[in-house]
Amino acid sequence: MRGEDDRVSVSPGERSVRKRRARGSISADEILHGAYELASAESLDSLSMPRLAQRLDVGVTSIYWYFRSKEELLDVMTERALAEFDQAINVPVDLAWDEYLTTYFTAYRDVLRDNSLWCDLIVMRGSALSPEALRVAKQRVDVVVDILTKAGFATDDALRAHAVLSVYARGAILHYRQWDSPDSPVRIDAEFPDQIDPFSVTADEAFAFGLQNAIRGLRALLAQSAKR
Amino acid sequence: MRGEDDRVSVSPGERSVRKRRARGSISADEILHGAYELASAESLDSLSMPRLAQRLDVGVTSIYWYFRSKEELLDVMTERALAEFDQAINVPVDLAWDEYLTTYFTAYRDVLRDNSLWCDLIVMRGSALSPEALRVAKQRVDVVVDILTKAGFATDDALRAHAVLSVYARGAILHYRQWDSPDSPVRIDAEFPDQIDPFSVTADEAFAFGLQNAIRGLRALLAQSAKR
DNA sequence: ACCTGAACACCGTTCAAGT
DNA sequence: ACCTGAACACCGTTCAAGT
Repeated sequence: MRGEDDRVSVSPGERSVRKRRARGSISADEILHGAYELASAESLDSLSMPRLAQRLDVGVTSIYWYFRSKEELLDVMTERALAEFDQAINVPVDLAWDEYLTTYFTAYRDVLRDNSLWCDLIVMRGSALSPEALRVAKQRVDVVVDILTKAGFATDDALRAHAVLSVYARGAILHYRQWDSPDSPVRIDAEFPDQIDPFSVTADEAFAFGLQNAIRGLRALLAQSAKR
Repeated sequence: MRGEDDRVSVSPGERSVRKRRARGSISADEILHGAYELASAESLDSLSMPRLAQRLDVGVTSIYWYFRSKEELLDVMTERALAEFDQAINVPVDLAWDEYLTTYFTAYRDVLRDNSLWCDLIVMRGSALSPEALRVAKQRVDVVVDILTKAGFATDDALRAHAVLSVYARGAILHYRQWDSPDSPVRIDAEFPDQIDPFSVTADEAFAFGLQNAIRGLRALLAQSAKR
């Protein structure tokens, strides 16, 4: 329990004696940066307006000059997370379509599984995206769709394939959070030897199986439509 | 904004004059029932210990005699939700394996999509399951696995197929919550006519496509292993 | 225009009582 | 054994000031 000392506590001698800050001494960027750092170092759950203000050495209410609400602050944090996430996944575009999908969505899952802040902001939270963030998201989709259509898929099928695989990847992340994460609250200890343990499938195995299965399905779809 | 009046407000004349309740007048069941009703009528978010106590006409702290924490209360609520959810899905077992999977997982998604309390408790929240709840869950899986193995799948593949489809369904629900729900916070208004709109795929279409695609993949897998 | 403390209406939880 | 109010340590947000 050491290290839990960063509460709001003020040592008895020096009573909260922060000087009033100058007029231009805070900025939206600075607040965003501080919030992101705090959530990064601890967790999104532990990001609160008072804790953030304390960290920035600012009055709590000052934050509200730059962000109408915590919600709005989180929205902007999500934009940053999305941009960083976007950069974290880079897949060579010269792969065959099935290899591309495998690489892309495996990275998609791994990255979000291993960065809990990105996961909290992007996967768990539905936030209002700015036109700019929307543009980036659409561009990503376009790359995948492009590769699939060039491989012979109809545009609609390519779009749906992307939607399906990203939904699947996010589902896998959600599942991981709840069952397979090292700090998951869920513990399974009961044993019923006469029944098959449906949780014996580890997350990695299961994810890879599902991804390959979906790609097998797409391959069959491609073969079907090629025949006609 | 009418109907927002069920705050903790007490009319000025009659100051909170609740009589002290008798010794055996509360029970864990009663609390669970009240909590479930409150969350059902409003939302899980709006379930708080003070609001629940008020509804049950009980001192807030009395709840803590029966439940160590709100977390524990939510765990028990989840058990109830799981049991009800289990009953809400009944699929005839005499279907062909692919029809069975389609029916089962479509129902799985529809039911959780349309009951936000079940969704909050079962999908969004990772909770510690009792041995009993675990038994029920495993039994469900067993039925699916049984049908698949009888159709010729290896036990491991059957297990993985189940895991994959339930992960996919939960991913679809998560996606629905964030993008397609009528009361979703996310609004897309920006238009880029030169790009394909990756969100034009409605949730229902996309889900059905993914489900059928996965089944197509499984069919191909079955054909492969039958050859050997 | 920007920064602030006090105040408000909430939380979940503990603790020392009451009966 | 069971029920309780007061109290604690937090939240997010508003408002009427200060500079």
